Formats: sequence, C-alpha cells, structure tokens
Amino acid sequence: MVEYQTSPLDTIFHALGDPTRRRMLHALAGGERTISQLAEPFAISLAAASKHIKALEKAGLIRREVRGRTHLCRLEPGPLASAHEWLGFYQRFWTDRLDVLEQLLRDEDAQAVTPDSATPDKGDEK
Amino acid sequence: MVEYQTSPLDTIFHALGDPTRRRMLHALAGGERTISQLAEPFAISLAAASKHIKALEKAGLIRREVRGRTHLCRLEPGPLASAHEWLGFYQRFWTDRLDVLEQLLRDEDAQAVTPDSATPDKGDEK
DNA sequence: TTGATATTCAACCATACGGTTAAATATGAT
DNA sequence: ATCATATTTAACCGTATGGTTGAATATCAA
Repeated sequence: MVEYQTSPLDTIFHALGDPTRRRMLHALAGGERTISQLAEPFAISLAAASKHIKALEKAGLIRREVRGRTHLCRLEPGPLASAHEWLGFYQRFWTDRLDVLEQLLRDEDAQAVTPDSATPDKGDEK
Repeated sequence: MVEYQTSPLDTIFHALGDPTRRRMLHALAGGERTISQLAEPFAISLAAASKHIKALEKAGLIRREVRGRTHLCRLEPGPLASAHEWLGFYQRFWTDRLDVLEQLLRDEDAQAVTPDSATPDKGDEK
C-alpha cells in the first residue's frame, strides 16, 4: 500500500497504544533504565522487548545512550507533549459542561423541527 | 495469541493512531456528522470509512444515533479526557524544566561514582 | 412495487504487528 | 584466548489492520 508519509502523531499514538510500551514509559518516568531492566517486568523475550523499545524510539518517546555493552534509555518528553497538546484541542468538550449545553441545544432542535427535515449540519462549522 | 484483556487506553490510543480517524474526530468537533459526511474528504471507499468509524465507536470516542437511513455521529469526549489525563502524568517532564534538573543530577551522579558500579535504579522509584 | 440513497457485511488481499527461537555482535571480565 | 553478559538481527508464525469489490439490508421517495 506504499506509505506516502507518516505524521509524527501516527507513530506516537501507535506507540502509546500498547500496554507493554506504556508501562515501559512509566518505568522510565522513574529514571534511566537499561534494556533488560525495561524488559524484566514482562513475560516476553528480550527480542520482543527490544522491538517495543525500538517502537518507542521511533516515536521519539525515548532516547538511547549506548554505554559499554548496556543501552541506557531515558524519557523524551517532547512527543508526549505533542500528543497532550493535540488532545488539548478537545478539552473544551469535557470541561465547562459545553458538551451538556450542546446536548440540550440538540434536543431542543430535535423537537422544534422534524428530525429529518433539517439539514444535518446547519452552519455550525467554520 | 489470544487477547486476555484489553485496556480502554489500548483501544483509544490505537484509534487515535490513524490520521483518517483523527481527521474524522476533528470534523466531529464541528458538530454532528453522518457516515457519508465523515467519509467525504477521504479517497477511500465507504466500506473503509465505515470500519474507521467502528474503530472510533469501539474506543468510545464517538456515539452513533441511527436516524432513519442515516447514522448521526457525535463526539464522545470521555475517552479523549482519559487519554489526556494519562499523558498529563508526564506533564512534569516537559514543564518547569524538571527534566533538565534531573539531567543535571544524573550527570553529577555519573561523575561521583563510576557509571557501572552504581546500581542503575538507586531507589528513586516508588 | 420500483428505484434511489445510506450504510453494512462478507470475502479477499497485502502489509504490519507482536511474539517466538536461534544465531550474530559487541563489550567486559578472567 | 575464553567465557559470560547485553543487546540486536534474522527468519518465521498467527493474527490484526486497512484497503478493495460486490452483494445485502434498510429506509425514503415515486
């Protein structure tokens, strides 16, 4: 299917979509960890853990510093901030009860005009 | 591999990991949309769009109201809030320059004792 | 009833994902 | 040199993902 371009958010959210990787990030929040330390809590092979860590790295969520034969990983907060910011856009929907307000308006509309006669998006965009 | 249990965050982040679905959510931020309205901006079949919408639904990110032959979709902010909250845990890493502070502390430690002689996680977790 | 519209379902396809095991690589210790 | 430790690579496997097309379903309009 030939990927044309992948947004950073694709990679970030994909990386976050796995519980193992999320727990690894959580561990990293406690400070630097080596590959084996990151892998230890999980009942998977080191090779599998290595792949997870690569996924986190690819998303920029962690950085690796090779120190001798061990690889030190540390959290890289930037991409997490991006994801947080992206979600922040929708914050208004769950704060200030704006959603409840809109729900009320919708219900009123549904009663005022017959549900199907009104154009579905009645100019509330752009 | 037999999934034993899937955390809501798995499904939510997975749903957010696709650009088409993210754009659909964005459209939904402008108000209710039908399936075909959501599908319209994309060069994919309606069947494909239907699958994307199901993924969003499965993650609880949208709700569907069948109204006659059209399906009205609306944003469901709860799961977005969960994801936002999850990321919020890491906020301290990109605000208040706390990460920089920790970096400095790490560097000091690395100089005080030889990097490998110290146990890598020296009680700074839990 | 007939036909158009809105959406899903089923079957299929190529690629990605998450896991495995076994071998390779690189460093550290003796 | 030898051996152990830390990690990656390669080959493989089953399932999931994202797309397709074509047929099915359901509703609205004539």
